[in-house]
Formats: sequence, C-alpha cells, structure tokens
Amino acid sequence: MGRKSAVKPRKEPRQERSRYMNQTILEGAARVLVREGPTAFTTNRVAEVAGVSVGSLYQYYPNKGALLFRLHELEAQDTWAKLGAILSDPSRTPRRRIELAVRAFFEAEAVEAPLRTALQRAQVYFYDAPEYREIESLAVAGVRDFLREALPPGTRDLDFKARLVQTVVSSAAERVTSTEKGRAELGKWARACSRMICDYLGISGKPGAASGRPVTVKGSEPRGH
Amino acid sequence: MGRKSAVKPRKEPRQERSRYMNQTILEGAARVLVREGPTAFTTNRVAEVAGVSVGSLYQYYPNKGALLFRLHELEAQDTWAKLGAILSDPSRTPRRRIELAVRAFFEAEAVEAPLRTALQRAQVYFYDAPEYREIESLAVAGVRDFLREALPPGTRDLDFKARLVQTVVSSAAERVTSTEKGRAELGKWARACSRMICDYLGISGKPGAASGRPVTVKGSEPRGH
Amino acid sequence: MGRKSAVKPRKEPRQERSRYMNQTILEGAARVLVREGPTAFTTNRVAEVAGVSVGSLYQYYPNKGALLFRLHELEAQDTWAKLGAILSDPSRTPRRRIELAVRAFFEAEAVEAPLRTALQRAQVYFYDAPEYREIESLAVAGVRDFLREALPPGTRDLDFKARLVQTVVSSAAERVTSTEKGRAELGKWARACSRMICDYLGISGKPGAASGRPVTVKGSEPRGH
Amino acid sequence: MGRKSAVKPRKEPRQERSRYMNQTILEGAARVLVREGPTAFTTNRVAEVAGVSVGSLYQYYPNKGALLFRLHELEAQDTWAKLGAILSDPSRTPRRRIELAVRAFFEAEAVEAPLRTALQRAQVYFYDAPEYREIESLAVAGVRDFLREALPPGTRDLDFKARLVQTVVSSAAERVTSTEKGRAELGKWARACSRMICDYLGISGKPGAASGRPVTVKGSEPRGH
DNA sequence: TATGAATGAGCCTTCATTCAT
DNA sequence: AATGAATGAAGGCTCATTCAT
Repeated sequence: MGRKSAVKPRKEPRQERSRYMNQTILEGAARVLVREGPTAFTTNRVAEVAGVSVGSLYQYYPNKGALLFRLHELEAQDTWAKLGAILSDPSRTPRRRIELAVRAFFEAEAVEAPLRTALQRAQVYFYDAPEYREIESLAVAGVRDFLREALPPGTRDLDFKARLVQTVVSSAAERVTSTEKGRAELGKWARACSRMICDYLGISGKPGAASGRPVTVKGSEPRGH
Repeated sequence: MGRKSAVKPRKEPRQERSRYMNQTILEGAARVLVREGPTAFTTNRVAEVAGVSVGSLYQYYPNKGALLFRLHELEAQDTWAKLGAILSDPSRTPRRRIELAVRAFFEAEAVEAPLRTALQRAQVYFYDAPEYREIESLAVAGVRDFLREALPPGTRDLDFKARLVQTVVSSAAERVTSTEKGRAELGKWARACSRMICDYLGISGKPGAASGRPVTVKGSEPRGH
Repeated sequence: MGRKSAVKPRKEPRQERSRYMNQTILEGAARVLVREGPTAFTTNRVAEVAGVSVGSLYQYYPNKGALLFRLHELEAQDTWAKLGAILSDPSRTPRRRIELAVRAFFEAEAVEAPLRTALQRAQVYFYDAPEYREIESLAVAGVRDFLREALPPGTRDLDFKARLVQTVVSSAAERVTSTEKGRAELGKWARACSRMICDYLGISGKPGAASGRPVTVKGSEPRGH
Repeated sequence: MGRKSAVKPRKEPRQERSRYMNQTILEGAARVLVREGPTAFTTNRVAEVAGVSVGSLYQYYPNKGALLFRLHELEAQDTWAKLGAILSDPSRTPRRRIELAVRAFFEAEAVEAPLRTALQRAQVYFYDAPEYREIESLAVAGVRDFLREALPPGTRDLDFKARLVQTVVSSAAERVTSTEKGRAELGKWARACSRMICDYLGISGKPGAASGRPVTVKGSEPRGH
C-alpha cells in the first residue's frame, strides 16, 4: 500500500445514474468480501459480481483501498448515527442511554458481523489512510458530548474517559461478534459492558438521578483519571 | 485464504545450527514487518534482510502465513507467560495482581507496539488458522484460573467473566498502543482498565483482603453476569 | 500433475481481436517449443516470443498445460481431419484409401515433426487431462467407421481392430519421424505399414475382392507400393 | 535439459556397499516414480523415500536425468535380454519364436506398466542423451540377427525390416499397456501383433519350416520394403 | 461514460545441486 | 563416503491498474 493511495472516492455521486452505479459497486464489494473473504476481494472480482466493468469501478474509486475504506466508513457512520441519537436523547436517564447505546452497538456489529470481520481482516489496504483515524475521532467526540452532559460539571479528563469508553465498547464488540453467535450471549456481553462502564464513570441507575444532573453515589466517583 | 495453508513450522529447531537459523529468520521477519510494513513483507525480502536464502526460510516455515503466525505466537506466549506469573503470585492481593498484570500487559504491548500493530494488520495471512484461536483460549484459561482463586467460591459465570476480562484488556491495549506513545498516558490507561475490571469483578483493594481469600465488600458483588 | 489443472481454454475466441491474440499466442508457443525445446517452454518465454504479456496468455489459457494441450489438439485434429476425408472417400478402393491415409499420416507427422516430437516430450504437462484421451478416441472412431464399411459385414472385433490399426500407425509414425529425415525413407515406412495393415485386415487390392463393395476404377489398383 | 547433463552414472558400483547403496537409490526412485508420478520425482524426494541423503544420490548419479535414464535402461535391458534368448532359441520354429517374443514383450511391459508409463512421461529429462538412442539400436540389432537367420539368405532390407518390427512391437506395447489392464486383452494384442509381423515378413507357421532354414511360402515373400 | 482486454511488476514457492561437516 | 542444511535461480501465476474503443 504505502502512501500512494488516496482513499477518497473519486466522485461524489450526485447524478442519478452515478448514485445507482456507486450503489451497485458497493453492494458487489460487500457481497464479495462477506461471501468470498478478503483474499478473494480483487477489483476484477468485485466488478464481475457487481455486474459492472472494472473500468467503471475505477471511475468511482481510485484504488482498491478506497473501496474497502468506503465500506468501512459506511458501517461506522451507520452505527455512530444510531448511537448519537440514543446518547443525546434527553428523555432518558444517562445510565439508560448508555445501556441502550451499548446494546445497540453490539447489535449493529452483530447484524453485519461477517462484513465487519472481513473488513477488519482487510485493514491492510486502508489502515494508514488518515481518514481511517478520523472516523474514530468523530465517534469519540460523540461520546464526549454525552459525557459532558451526563457527568457532573467540572469533571476532569472528559476526553480521556470518552476515549476509554469508545475503545472498550467498540473493540469488545468487534471481538465478540467475530466469535459468538447467540443473541442471548450478545445481550449478556452488552449488559456486562454497560455496567462496567457506568460503574467506572460513576453513573448510577437510581430513578431519581435525572438526566442532565445525574447523582453519583458518594465515593464511587472515579478517583482515577 | 482457504485451507491450504498449514501454519505449523516445518522443523522444530532442536539442533544448534537450526535454532540459530530459525532465530535469524525470525529476526529478519520482525525487522521487515516493523520497518517496512505488512505490504513489504515478502518472503524474499525477509530472507534478504535476514541474510539467508529464501530456500532456507521455506525449510523452516511452509509458507508466508506460518512465519507471520509464528511471530504472533511468540509475542502472545511471551506476554501471557508474564501475566500468568503475576496472576498466580500468592504473595500479593488479587487486586494488586490485576493491577500489575494489566499494567504489564499494556507495557508488553507498548514495548513491541510497532510489531504488534503490523502483525495485527497482517492478520489476513493467518487469521483462519485454527492455531490462531487456540492462543486466545490459553489466555482466557489463564485468567479463569486466576478468577477461580480470586473470586468467592461458587461464583457464577467464571468462564464468561474470564473471557470478558481477557477481551477488554487485550483489545484495549491493542488499540491504545497503536495510537498513544507516552509512557504516562499508558499508565493512565492501565490504571483505568484495572480499576474498571476490579470494580466489575467486585475485587476490592482493601488491605485486609488477604491474598487467596479475598474479602469482597458486601454489596459490591456483581449482580449482572 | 494432479487434478488441479483444467486444460480447457479460458475463452472461446470468437471476437475478432480475441481470435488474433489467441493465434499469436499459439504461434509463439509453437515457435518456442520447436526452436528452444520443452525445457525452455515457460509461460513467460512464450509470451515474450509471441510479443504479448503473460497476463494475456493467462487470459486465454488457464495454465501452461492447457496451452501445450491446445497445441497437441490442433495437430491431432488437423491430421485426423485429413485422414477422415481420405478414409471415407468412396471413389477409391479401401486398400487404396488405407495406403493414402497411412502415407498422409506419415507426412503430416513429418511436416510438423519437430513440433510433434517436442510436444510428445512435454506430455508431462497434460498427459492426465481427460481431454487428452478423448482425442485418441475420436481417431479410433474414425478408423472404426472406415472398417465397418471396408470389411465384410459381420466382421468381428471391429473395435479391437480399429484400435490396433490406429495404434500401430500413429505410434510408428511418431517414432519414425522423430528419427528419420529422408522423404524416401518415409515413403518406405508408409508403404510397409499400410501393406502390413491391409494384410492383417485381409483387405486385398484385387479389383474383384470387394469387401464393402467399392468399385475401383480399372487400372487404379495398387500393385505394390 | 540441454547439453549439460551427462547421463552416465558416476561410479560403476563395484564395492559391496556401493552396489547396495545404488540398489537402494534405484528402488526408491522407482517407487517414487510409480507411486507419486513424474512430477513428484524430485531428487530430494527420491533420497527421502530411499532412506538415503541427497548427497549420496549425487554420488551415484550426476543429475536427475541420469537416474531416470538408468531406470529406463534397466527396464530395456531386462526386456531385450529375455527377447534375445527367445529369438535365438534354435529349438523352435522362427514363427513360434516371434510369437513367444512378442508375447513376452507385451508381458514385460505389462508387468512394469506403471513404471514404464511414468518413465515415458518423464522423457523430458533424458530424451536427448545419446545413450537413449543407443539402447534402441541394440534392440534393433537383436532383431536383425534373428531375421538374418529366419529369413531366406539374401533377403533385402534386413535392416529396415528389423527396425520396423522393433518399432511396431515396442511402440504398440508401450501404448497398450498404458491403457489396457486385462490379461486376456493383452494376449489378443500380442497375437495380433505377431501375426501381423509374421505375415509381413513372410514367416509361415508350417511345421516343416525348420528353424535355421525356414521355408517361406512361395509368393508370400515381402515384395515391398 | 462505460467497457474489458491488455499489461507486467512482482509474489510465492520449488527443487536441482553444492559443500562444510 | 555419507550427510542434509543451505542455496538461489527461475517458474507459474495473480491482480491492480490503464487505455483504446
């Protein structure tokens, strides 16, 4: 790979036809990746499965990595959009929001598990694109926004905590879904994770602990950092 | 990928010369992987850097994937050996052991961060070898043994908990080290993680909580699973 | 060898450009085989001599063996087409037809002797493809059709005889042409062979001896040789 | 192959140990060739199967081709020795001798069919060694000696006839045994061949036709050549 | 714009042969 | 003489990418 590969799509597909073609390619790509694995993921094969010519594929993506990255990006965006909505929903207690968000995350991962797993294995092709890191940043930012609201004002290390949470949840989910299958098992993991996180953040589940101003149990507040 | 690639080394290096050659190859491999990245990791390049002929490389490893896997295996074994020692050291409180172990894990990862990261990206070549999963199992088993001793007898879901802990620590460490550099930062992560885990497991840090028979604070026992 | 090598061409060259490219490759292949021998017959060399890229070669033939086999197939088809025409020509006496056919066979072999010989030596690459045997079967079938007509109705063992004749002629021709050069010498062999075969089959040259009841034009009867 | 490969064994094994080692290698070679095919026939593999080191193999044979050739040579010598004995046995009628010899030839081929076939396919490695042709010459010489005795004195073209006979029988046998399996089938081929040859040579089967001075039926003497 | 044939650098792997022990 | 680890040239084949149509 190296530095040569810009990972950005070549054209923002605005035209009707373009959008359709782009969609077709993406679907072919996902199909190949999931059904035939990362090693079968060749641009020629993708084009073939998508029913499109290789040339067209290269009209939309400058290289193999860009296509792979786009797949990854879509997955991530999809997931974090859902989480963002949950996390910023003022009608629920922060703890509840975390529970739901974590659960949603695990489920999102699970639903697309094969694609995610394959994508993960195919990292080599887009890992060092700067855009790759960007996505994670956005996710962390979302979590931080939530924490700012959910934790007592003046809480230290918001940034660090956000990163920790994001890391723990996403990496755990990633690993679990690539192994476990059972729906029940998944719930178990989600519950354990959210409890772990809430405990760590000192976000209690007490009913009275209204959103926005959560009451933290005395002494349970993270001393750490 | 497919089934063709047996990942087992070709000769168990017992003879003096063999051991040496094997070592040389491994070092060359690590050097290439770290310095030139996964895409430059070709068997010919490895041989060249190791100062050995490709033929020799293939005398020791049946294919590229096997070599990569061996690198991974060594890293893992190394790490889990250290952890095992720490976790089963009866002279310390369980909580302390966890703190030390997590810390050690993060440091082990950090020390070899470039290698680990590169190895992670090169997964494609050995991900579906059965041996790959085996390593993780051993790690989980180690944690379980520890938990059996550290948690009150009769604790439920030992297995699940072991897996959770192993997953959280290793995946977090993996991610962090591939990003952060600072030693201080690392400590912060390690501390946060071990606290999270101890809280989750209900392993208090109270002085009176003697090793072997840890006293769990009433009510702090995990309700979840 | 093993089972991995399908020997079938990859694309039936129907398009104009395709036909041309295919032709080019075949010519390059024949040239290399004849001029540089079986051991120099590498796909890269063939491509180079053909003035084409290796990639293109593999677009038309799935592997080296397939290319070699195609060369063999073309030779065989060519030869047996000629023989078929001769053998089924009702305007001649069966004996005459045999004489002509055998002669034609020897000549066909001789004309392409270097290619045939080289091809024979390169057998390893396609010997166990089922298609290889098929060709021979077709040849035998042709001979059998002829015998059915030429021999008295009810003759036993038509099949066996056909095979014997096919074997004797083709293997003799194969051997001789890889050794002898002289045109005269060749005629001698052809004549001896056809006499041998006719005697064996009991196909006399006498006008009246109408097996099959072919009417031979007076004076056209082969006296000897 | 090319010119570099002398095909002669390196040492005439006179010493006791040498003979044994040589034998071992040869057996290993034959075993590999038959059981694993020409493509698995590598010097390393042969040595391994023979339970000998590659180095030793190269002590006895200068290269792979030489080993293969030796295998071929032994087969040929074995066969022609038998045939020589039969053909020069004065106690039988020439015709009978031919019948027996042809039969013996087919059987010799059949017994070792897998080896012969494999050897044939592995021709590439020794085909252009001058020694290869020599063997055939000896065989032809044997036949010629027989014909000199069996045919009326002064018969023309003894040489040509000998070559024809040798070619027809050996190439037919070669082909047949690589296809047919049945013992009965074999006899059929042998009989057909010997009849064909005797007819061609004008060697009748009449009892009175004593060995040494066989009486050929008038007019049956080959006119052609 | 779409197509897909053509390209060719380069990768993995093999295997005949050598040579230090 | 025997050994077998080491060698490295070379081969088959793939696949990302281009470009003429």
